[in-house]
Parts: sequence; C-alpha cells; structure tokens
Amino acid sequence: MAKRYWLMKSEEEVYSIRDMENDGVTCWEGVRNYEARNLMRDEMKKGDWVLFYHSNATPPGVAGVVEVSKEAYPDYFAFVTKSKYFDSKSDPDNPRWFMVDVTFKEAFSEVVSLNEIKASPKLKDMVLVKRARLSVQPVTKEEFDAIRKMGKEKK
DNA sequence: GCCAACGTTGGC
DNA sequence: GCCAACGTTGGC
Repeated sequence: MAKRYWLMKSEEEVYSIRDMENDGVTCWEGVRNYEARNLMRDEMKKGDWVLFYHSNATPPGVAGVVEVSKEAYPDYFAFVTKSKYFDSKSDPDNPRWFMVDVTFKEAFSEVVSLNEIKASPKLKDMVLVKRARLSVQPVTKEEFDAIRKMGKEKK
C-alpha cells in the first residue's frame, strides 16, 4: 500500500512544532469531529506523512512534517473526567474517539503560510483552502511535495 | 476580540 | 426527520 499524505492542525499555543520536536513522538488526542475521526481511524496508516499545521497562529501555516508511527487506538482522554477532552458519551467498551501517534520528522525554518498556499495555483484546491474547520484532512502527494519544497527553500 | 462557517444537539 | 439554537473552529 502506497504511503498517503495528510494535514493535521494544532493550535500553535497549545502544541507547536517545537513541542513536537522536543517530544519526538506524541499521541494526537482531542479530535472530536466525526469526519476527522473516520480518517484517522480508518485511513491513516503507519508510515504515512503528515503536514503539521499551526492554526490560530501568526501567520497560520504548515510548520513541518511528522510521520504516523502508531495507527488508531481509543482516545482515552475521553474517559478522563478531568480532561478537557472528556466525553461522557464515549464508552471504554465502545470508544467513540480515536487517536494516532505521530513522530517528528522535520521543522521548517519558517512556516509555509496559508497566504502562500492560497496564492499558489497548484495548492489553491487543497481541502485546507476549500473547507473550514476540518482538523484532519487528506493531502495529495503533489500538494505534500510542493509544500515540503517550499518549506525547505526557506532559509 | 470579532464573527462567519458549519457541525452538533435537542425539542417537536 | 426537520430545523432553530447552540457551541466551536480558526482566520482576520
């Protein structure tokens, strides 16, 4: 099965590419949207590459690359009453929410901003540009390669 | 901080 | 099953 490509959003203040680099590996907890969950649970495979996107940032944009290192398993934060991700409707015997683990690959020296992405003819059809509020989304190989190249070319 | 987009909830 | 109210995302 060929590698697939994704984009995942994280609020920069909450968890940035620097945090990701420091941690090396992290679990991607807190996805509470069914479409995003389905992608993580059913489609994401170990070895897939992911664009790490800073939302609520100045500027918002892709900050680096991570790799899926563990496929979907129950998001146990949903069972922790005190967690901000607690969801009483997620039953440990029949979990509603899932997460994956991702491993740090690279940080761009500067983010590839949403403005640059919107301005690029080959990137203007990205899910990121077309749709609001989807924190886990598919990216084509062409889109992934183009953004990674833009990231590497920053000095 | 504002607010548009839009997913979810719950009354009926 | 409809849809208004509500809550959240996320750019600006």
